[in-house]
Amino acid sequence: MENPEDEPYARWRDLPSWLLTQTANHAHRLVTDGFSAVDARGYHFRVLATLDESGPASQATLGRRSGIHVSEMVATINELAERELVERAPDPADRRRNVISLTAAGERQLRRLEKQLAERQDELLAPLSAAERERFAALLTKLLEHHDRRAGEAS
Amino acid sequence: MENPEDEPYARWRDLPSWLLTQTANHAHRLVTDGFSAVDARGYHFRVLATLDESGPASQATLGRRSGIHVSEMVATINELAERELVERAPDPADRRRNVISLTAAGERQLRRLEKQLAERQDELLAPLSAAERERFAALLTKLLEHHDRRAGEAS
DNA sequence: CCCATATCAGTCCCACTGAGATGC
DNA sequence: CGCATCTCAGTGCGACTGATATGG
Repeated sequence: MENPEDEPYARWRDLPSWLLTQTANHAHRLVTDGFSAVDARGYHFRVLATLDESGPASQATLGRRSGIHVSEMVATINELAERELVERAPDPADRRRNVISLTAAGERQLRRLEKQLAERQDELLAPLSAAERERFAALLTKLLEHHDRRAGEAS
Repeated sequence: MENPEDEPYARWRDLPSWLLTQTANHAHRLVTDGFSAVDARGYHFRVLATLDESGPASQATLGRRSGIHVSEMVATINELAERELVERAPDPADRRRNVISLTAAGERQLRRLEKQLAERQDELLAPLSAAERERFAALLTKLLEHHDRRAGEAS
C-alpha cells in the first residue's frame, strides 16, 4: 500500500449533488432488492399500479401515465405477460393498439410489491424522526416540482 | 387517446424513495451535463480530484480513494490519458503497478470541472433558502452515514 | 399526407462480477 | 504458495434515440 490512509475525506463528499445521488443509490438498492425478492423490477410495479389505478389501456397510454418510455413498455409488458400478470389483447376498435389489462395474479403481485415498498421506505428513513421525515419529504417535493416543471417546459 | 387525462397522480409519487431517486436523477443530469460541456464524466472528476488531493498513486489505490471499482479504473485512466490529463507510468519499485499522475492540463481541466460543479449545485438548490439548504444537507448526511455504515459492515 | 402505435436495435452512465495474466 | 495488480468481457437497471412497419 502506498499510503496507509486510503479512502480519506474526498472533497466532493459534501456536495449536495453527491449526498443526494449517493443516498438515492442506497434507496434504489433497497427498493430494487425488495422487488427482486418477488421476481420483479421497478417498471413492473409502475405498470401494475397504473393499471390498477386507471384500468386497461394501450401500451402508449400506459407509458404516458406511468412515465415509462414507449420503447421500454414493450419489454416490460413482455415480462409481465410471460408471468401472466397482465393480458395483452388486440384492440378491435384500433388495430394498431394492444389493450393491456391486469389479471387476478397481477393484482396479487401488486399487493406483494406494495408491501415490499412500504417496508423499504421504513428501512430507508430509519435514522430520521417523524418530524424529520416530513421535513425531508417536503424539501424533496419542493426540489422535484421545480425541476420537473423546468424539464416540462423545455419539451 | 383513450383517456383525456393521461399522467394523473400516480400513487407512488409521494413515496420518499421516489422523491429521492427522481430528484437525484435531476441532480445527476445537471452535473453530467456540466461535465460533458467540458468533455468529461463523473469518474474523470473523481480521479482528477483524488490525484490533486493525495498525489500520484497506482490504479488500485486510486480506486480505493475515489470509490471507483478497479475494473472501471482501466477505462477511466485510458480516457484521461488519451486526453493527456494524466500520465500512466510503470512503477519501477513494483512492476505490477502503474503510477498515475496529474499533468498540467489535468489540473486545468480539474479547475473547469470544479467550476461546473459549483454552478450546478446552485442550479440544483435554486428553490431552497440558505436555511433550507443546510437542513437538506444535514438530513441527507444523516441518512447517507447510516446506510454507508450498514453497507460497510455487511462487507 | 401526417400522425400514432408497436417493435427492435442500439447508446449512455454507474455499479458490479468473474476470469485471466503477471508479479510480489 | 497466497495475494495484489491490471486488464477484458459481460451483466443489470433506468433512461433514452433512431429506424421501421403498420394502421388511423
